[in-house]
Parts: sequence; C-alpha cells; structure tokens
Amino acid sequence: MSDDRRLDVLRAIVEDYVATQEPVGSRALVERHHLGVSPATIRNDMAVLEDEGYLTQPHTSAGRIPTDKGYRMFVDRLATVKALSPAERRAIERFLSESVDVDDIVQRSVRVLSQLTSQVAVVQYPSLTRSTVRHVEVVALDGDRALVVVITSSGRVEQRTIDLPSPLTDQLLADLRSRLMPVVLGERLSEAAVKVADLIHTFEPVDQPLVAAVVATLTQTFSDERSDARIVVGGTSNLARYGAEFDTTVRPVLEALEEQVVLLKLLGEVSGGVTVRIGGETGFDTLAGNAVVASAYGGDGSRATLATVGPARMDYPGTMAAVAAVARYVGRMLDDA
Amino acid sequence: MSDDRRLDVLRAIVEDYVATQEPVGSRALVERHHLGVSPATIRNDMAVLEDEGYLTQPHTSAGRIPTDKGYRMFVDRLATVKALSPAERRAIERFLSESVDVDDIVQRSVRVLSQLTSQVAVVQYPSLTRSTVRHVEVVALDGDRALVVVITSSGRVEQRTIDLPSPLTDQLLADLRSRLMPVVLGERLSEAAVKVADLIHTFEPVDQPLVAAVVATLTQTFSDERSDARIVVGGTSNLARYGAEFDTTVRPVLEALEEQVVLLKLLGEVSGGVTVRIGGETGFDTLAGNAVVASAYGGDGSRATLATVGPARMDYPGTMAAVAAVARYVGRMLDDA
DNA sequence: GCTGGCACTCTCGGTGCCCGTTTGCCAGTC
DNA sequence: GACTGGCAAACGGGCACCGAGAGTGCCAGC
Repeated sequence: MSDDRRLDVLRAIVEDYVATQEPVGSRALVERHHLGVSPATIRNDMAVLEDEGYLTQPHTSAGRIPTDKGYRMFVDRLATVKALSPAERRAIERFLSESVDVDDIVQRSVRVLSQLTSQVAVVQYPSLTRSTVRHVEVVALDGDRALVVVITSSGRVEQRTIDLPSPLTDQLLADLRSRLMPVVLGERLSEAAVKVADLIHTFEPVDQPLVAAVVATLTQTFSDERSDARIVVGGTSNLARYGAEFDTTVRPVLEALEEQVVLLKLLGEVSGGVTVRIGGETGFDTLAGNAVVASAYGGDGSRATLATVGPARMDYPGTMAAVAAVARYVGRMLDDA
Repeated sequence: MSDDRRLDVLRAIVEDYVATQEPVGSRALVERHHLGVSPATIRNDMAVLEDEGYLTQPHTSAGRIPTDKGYRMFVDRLATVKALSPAERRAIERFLSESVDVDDIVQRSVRVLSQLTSQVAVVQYPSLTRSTVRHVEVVALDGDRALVVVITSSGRVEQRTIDLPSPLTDQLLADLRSRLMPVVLGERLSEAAVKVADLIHTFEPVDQPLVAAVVATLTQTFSDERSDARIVVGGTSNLARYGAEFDTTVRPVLEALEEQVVLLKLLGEVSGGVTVRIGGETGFDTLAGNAVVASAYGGDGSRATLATVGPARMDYPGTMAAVAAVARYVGRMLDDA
C-alpha cells in the first residue's frame, strides 16, 4: 500500500472538511479529488489513518473528520503555503500605515487580522523590557506628589504617580533631571533599572529618601511586566461562524479570551516565526477544538506576539499567511517609528 | 376595575419573566404572588394590558411577556430600588482602589461591572476635553523629530511624534519648555489650545516655523477627541447567558460592540444619572431585544460614561444599582487622583 | 493490491399523536 | 358592576415511529 496516497487522502480530507465542515466520506472524496482509485480503496486507507490516530468518525456510519493529530500532520507536512494576494498585502500595508501612535497600531492590527482571517485576533503590546529608554521625566505635582514618566524606544509611555516623603524643590527637581537622563538614555530597560539605583548615593544625604522614592518607582516602571500584559482582543463576533452549539464551543473561548493569564500564556511561548498550536497543544482544556496561530513580531526594540484563535477546522495556509504578513508589517512599522 | 391592580400585574409579570425567562400565565401569577383574586380576573387584566401595548404573547395559547413599552413602564414607575449589599459595595471599593493608573481603573471597572451584573460592560475613558493640563513636555528625538507629551489632570498621558522643519536646538528646547508651561498649566484643554497658539509670535522669526509645528501638534492633542473614543468592553462571555439562538441574538450584539460608532452613540447621549434605554430606544435595530443601562461618572475633570448592555429581560433594579455604584466609585477615584 | 457488491449501522427529517398549559368567553355569584 | 368558576379550543413540546440516505466494513474475485 502506498504511503504517499494515504497522506494525499489525509490532506484531501482536511481540505474538504475545512471547506464543508461536514464529515467527508469515501465516495465524495474520490469524486472531488482525482485520486485514481475507487471508494473502497479509500476506505481501507481511511481505516488505517483512523488506526494511526489521524482521523475519527463522529458515529459509526458517518464520514471521517481529522483529529488534532491529523491537523498537526497537515500543518507540518501536507499544507502548501498560500501567499496573500497583492490586493490583500496592499490593504494591510495601507491600513496599518495610517496609524498615528502605538495604541493605534495595535488597534488596527487586531482589526485587520481578524478581518483577514475571520477569526478572533489577539495582539500583545510591544514589549518594554527589550526596548531602550528614550526619555525620563519627573514632574512635580501639587503637594508631596510627583509624576514619573518613562518613554521608550518602542514609543510607549508609562507613567506613575508617587507620594514623596518630603516636598520636591525646584532645585532638586532640576538636579534629578540633569543626572537621570545621561545615565539611562539609550539603555535597555533592564540595564537602566540597575544603573538608576546607583544614582542615589550621589545625592546629599538629606535628599536621599526622596531620591530613593523616585528611583524605586523608576525601577519598578523599568521592570514592569504590565505593558507586556496589555493585550487587545478583536473580532469576537467572528465566533458566530462557529454556527454550532453556543455553550459548548463559543462560551469557553470567550471566557478564555477574557482571562489575561490565558492570553499571556498563549502568546508567551512563541519564539520565532509562525507557530501553530492545535487543541490540547494550547495547554488549555477549554480551547479543545480550537487552534492558535501565533507569530512574534518586531525587532529587538519592540518584540512581542500576535495571534489568531479559531476552530481547529480552519484554513491553516490562509491563516498562517495572514498572521505572518501582519506580523511583518507591524514589526516594520514599530521599528521604523 | 382597579388600575392599581393592573399595574401590580404588570410588575409581577416583568419580575416573573425576568426570573424564569418563560412566558407567564395567569395561574402561575396568582400562585406566586398573593394578588387575592382568581386567575380569570388576572386574565382580564392581562387582556387590557395587552391592548394597551404593555404585554404580548408569543403565540395564542401561551403566557404573556412584556413588550419594550412594558419594560419602560416597569423601569419608570414600578421598579422598587434595590440597594447593593454592603458586601458588594465593599468588594467594588476594594477592587477599584487597587488600581495603579487610569488604564487600570478603566480595566477594573469593566471587570467589576460585568461580574456584578452578569452582562456586558462598557466603560469610556475619562474625557480629556473637560480636564486641565497638568504638564507638557517636549522631548528631542534623533534627527529632526520630537516627541510631545501632554499629561492631564485626569491622569491621562497623550503623546505625539512630530517631524520638524529644522533640528531642535537645546537652547530652543529650553525656551519652549519655560514658556509653554506657565501658559497652559491648569488650563482646560480647550483653553490651552487657544492660548498656546498665541505663543508662536513671541519667538524669533527664524524659530517660528519650528515652534508652529510643535504648537500645531499640541493644539491637535488638546482638542483630540480620540481619548474620548477609547472604550473598553468586557464580559462578553456573559452573552452566553442568552442561551437562545446564537445567530439571531448574540451575534448582532457582538458586532455592535465592535463598532466604535455604535458604542460612542450609546454612551454619548447620557447626561446625568442612570439612564435606561430599551430595545428601539437605543437607536439601533440590531439591539432589538436588548437594553442599555448607562450612567455618567466623574466630576468636571474626568466626566465620561459607563454602561451595561444586556437582554431587555434583565434585572433592572439590580443592574441600575450596580451601574450607579460603580459610576460613583470610579468618579470618586478619578477626581481624587 | 485493488475493486465491486452487499449487509449493516446510524443519523436525519417528517409525521402523527398525546399531554399540558393557557386563553377567551360565558353564565353565575356576591 | 366586579369577580369567579367552568369549559371548549388552540397551540407548543415531547415522544415514538418510519423511511431515506449516506457511509462503513468485509469478503470474494480479478
């Protein structure tokens, strides 16, 4: 028996099932694909594929549908890459290039990604930790309070209000500014957090408590993971395409998408290019029947992740192409900015 | 025939229908509420209420369900105010008080509001236009670019990158800073936008193009509506409680919630305290069968709106109480900060 | 190794039936 | 005049039943 044909059969089943969303039988298969053999032969292949765990049948006398393992095989070895159309590329590029700031880039990415894939899109804000310090500002507020603002190379602005142990004099404020900037400018956030700590001892003992308060806040801001934790979700109305039972399929996904923890984990384990995780591979039982297509984006200054979440029975080549394309454009935009 | 009893009947029907989600018949009604009359009498009342447009029946031999007009009457004249339990109040207060910044406050508000009401919650960012300028910063970037940062009394930070006609010298930068701040500090954004424009002429003619560029960006930032347009949506998984048909009830709502335009309109027309809009009153056909409970929050410095969206058959007293309470706490927090 | 044929299984849609609920109406009562 | 009890009629939900259709597994034959 030819192994090649069996794989062809698996590919054909995945493609047909994705297209029709209905279990595919041996006859329909030979009719739609010119496999050159009879349904009976296909049935034998199917039986083997089922034994090996690539296929399953909903009930005894129905066609086969792929298992998670089947999809995995399809993605790894059977799918042919599908490039986006030039029109789609242009649309992505044009839409994203109208962004006015980082918030806007993220918003637009979510939108374009969900529209392109008809799935739920998830985009993480550009990472702070790998980016560098572009500016630090300390602003005196009323009373014994101050505002610390950090601006990073990725264009993000983080601010914190602090309660000071004593009032901030103009003199000290100027001092702080002039000494802070040279130390941290251009440093990676992790470096800056260290360097700024050394600064305390260069001030007069009287001022040290106050400086320490400012420095503590800065350190906290520099090493804050929260901006990584900012994740935007869009396209949830695409969940309607599930068509099927609401409570068993859509609801768990909606709930998962509202859990920061889940989102972070889904996006966190992506290192390089386009990664696909199917069903149990996501690490969440509630996402059974679903798959996540993710990709890192951006260079050192803004590295983070974006992804789509959709039914396991999705158009993998198309989705992967869309995710890759959006990741590429978003990365380019952020690194240019 | 007693008008009072008819209204009691309407109230009872709304309450029962909200609780059971099933059409309520005359017998069930007399059993559950001690109305002191027989089912037959109730039937007569029901017939009148139906004639007047407060009730309808899904089909000939089923119980009655309230119409939008029926809910409206219930909300306006029949609902008894339901206060939140002390435990709930404390929970809201504690959870919100842990917020570290404005982003966080908004996030937490959405969360607490959706959990409290088991509905979809929508919270608009505090308005910029009514708040005042706390700080303005101009930062020189590489080349001929600069970053303008505006910090407002409501704690929001807005930043813009600008391409300058000529390089920004240290001297000019210092000049800009020292002259900008006194002019705009404490001014309302709308005022500041005007005042800052007058500033151009106080600079040397050579510098004016560059200053003009900065001022233009500032003006734009001051009068930018975009931050009003930032709206966070949460609790969409509560839509699962609709139980019913997905495509006809849940999908339109999900789609509406992804449309900024719709959200803005829903939140925009709320002036004072808690406002309820039922079915067609929302102005969107796609929200038929749903109701929006909204409230403005915050004082002059941060005025904006939050709301919940849920099925018209909702627990109005409870939802209204929750919306009012969250609005109160959020407003307090923002005005303190 | 592939094929056609055949018996078997299972789902799905349609039909008919019964049951319970609720209504509307009417005649009777306080 | 307002309320009540009784009663026929309407209607949906649930259930069993049936036949059609699709698909499988297996086997004997090429």
